[in-house]
Amino acid sequence: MTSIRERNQELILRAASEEFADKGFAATKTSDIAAKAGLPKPNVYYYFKSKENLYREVLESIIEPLLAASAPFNQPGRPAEVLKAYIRSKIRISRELPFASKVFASEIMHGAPHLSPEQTEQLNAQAKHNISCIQRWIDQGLMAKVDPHHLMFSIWAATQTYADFDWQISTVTGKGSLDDEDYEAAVRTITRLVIKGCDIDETVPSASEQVSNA
Amino acid sequence: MTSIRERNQELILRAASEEFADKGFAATKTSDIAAKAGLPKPNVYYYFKSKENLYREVLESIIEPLLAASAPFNQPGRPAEVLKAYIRSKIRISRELPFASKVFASEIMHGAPHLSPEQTEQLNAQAKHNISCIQRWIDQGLMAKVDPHHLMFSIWAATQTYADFDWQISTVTGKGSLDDEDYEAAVRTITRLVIKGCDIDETVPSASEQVSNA
DNA sequence: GTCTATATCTGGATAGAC
DNA sequence: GTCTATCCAGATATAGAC
Repeated sequence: MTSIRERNQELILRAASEEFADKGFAATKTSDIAAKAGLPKPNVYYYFKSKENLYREVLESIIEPLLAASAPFNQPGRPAEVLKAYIRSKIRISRELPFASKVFASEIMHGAPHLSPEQTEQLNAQAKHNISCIQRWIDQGLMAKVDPHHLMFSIWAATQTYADFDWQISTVTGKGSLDDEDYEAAVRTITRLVIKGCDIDETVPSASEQVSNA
Repeated sequence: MTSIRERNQELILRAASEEFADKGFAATKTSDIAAKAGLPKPNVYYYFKSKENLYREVLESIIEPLLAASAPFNQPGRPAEVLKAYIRSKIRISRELPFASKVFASEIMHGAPHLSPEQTEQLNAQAKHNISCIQRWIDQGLMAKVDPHHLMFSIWAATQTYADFDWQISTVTGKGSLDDEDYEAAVRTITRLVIKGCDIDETVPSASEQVSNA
């Protein structure tokens, strides 16, 4: 059973995500959040103590999905399959969590003043892990000598842009919102740039080769 | 000769760029802008009427450089040279106009509420021109069939990220700021992804071929 | 737990002296 | 043209009735 408490907190969180994504932290009014949630303003303060607290909860909600997107890097795998899965996950986050994604982007853009040192460290550690993973592939001759840092920056940017700069994308494409095929095209394009751009072998290892690895 | 007026306007504009880039429009206090410019607050209002007006001037200052970056698309040229020049220009803007770049990014992220219809139209027209230019190259068999819209989104994102998400880049690389070689590596990486990713021929046409084109 | 009414404070903007 | 002192709108946050 869902209590009124849980329901209202969820309504407020959802409304807050959208407002913060749309206007930014400072420009967002708690009264607008309350109105969008269909609740009186003091309820916002009752459930979440302060505007900043509420903001931090929205921000926190995106950390776990972001870390989860790096899962392909956390198990053994060949460059093609890991990078493809990673790009797909990142695009999925942009599509399915567009508001929290934007809040996160805005937060990073302003120097991450609300991220806790622990969150910063978690994200940074994962990023460094991914980068060293790419460096290893380069050392093993599995891909071209591309600067792994800059490669990661390009992948992040290219995938995040579908959430962060949706207005620009709508304006240029002339579409109000992108459909399944548009997101598939995005994944295809970014994947192609990365795979071909890094000279990565796309052929699947044969059964015998797979067995011989064991 | 530079009048006091010009000097003060310049000081205020520079301070405003930094503050708006750092905190965003709503979170920026005019008193902080004045303080950073080394002038009393009413001077800000004397020279620029309102906070919003000042913000619009900062925003406007980046439009022309952004349009100018598309110059390679506005004259005949082969894919490799045009795209290379474009990527280099975009990275240069991120490096040389980091504050205005960030202000622009933030503006776009929130749906461009302060951009005039004319500015929107100018930017959009240029974007569409660039995209149709890429489509023509594809039709002519000069590059692979990559969706031109998504290719442009990736190039914008990958180049803008050096201004917008400088905090992330500093955190991950462990460097306070990037040097010449870092920016060269960025250009090299993005260029490689685009050129190789789109199967673009990099060989320079021979003198005879160049003549035969005339 | 919920909401009306209100306190309090921040920050954009300006009047008016110099 | 410049700046001190001040006004006041608007937003966060809460007291206290229900």
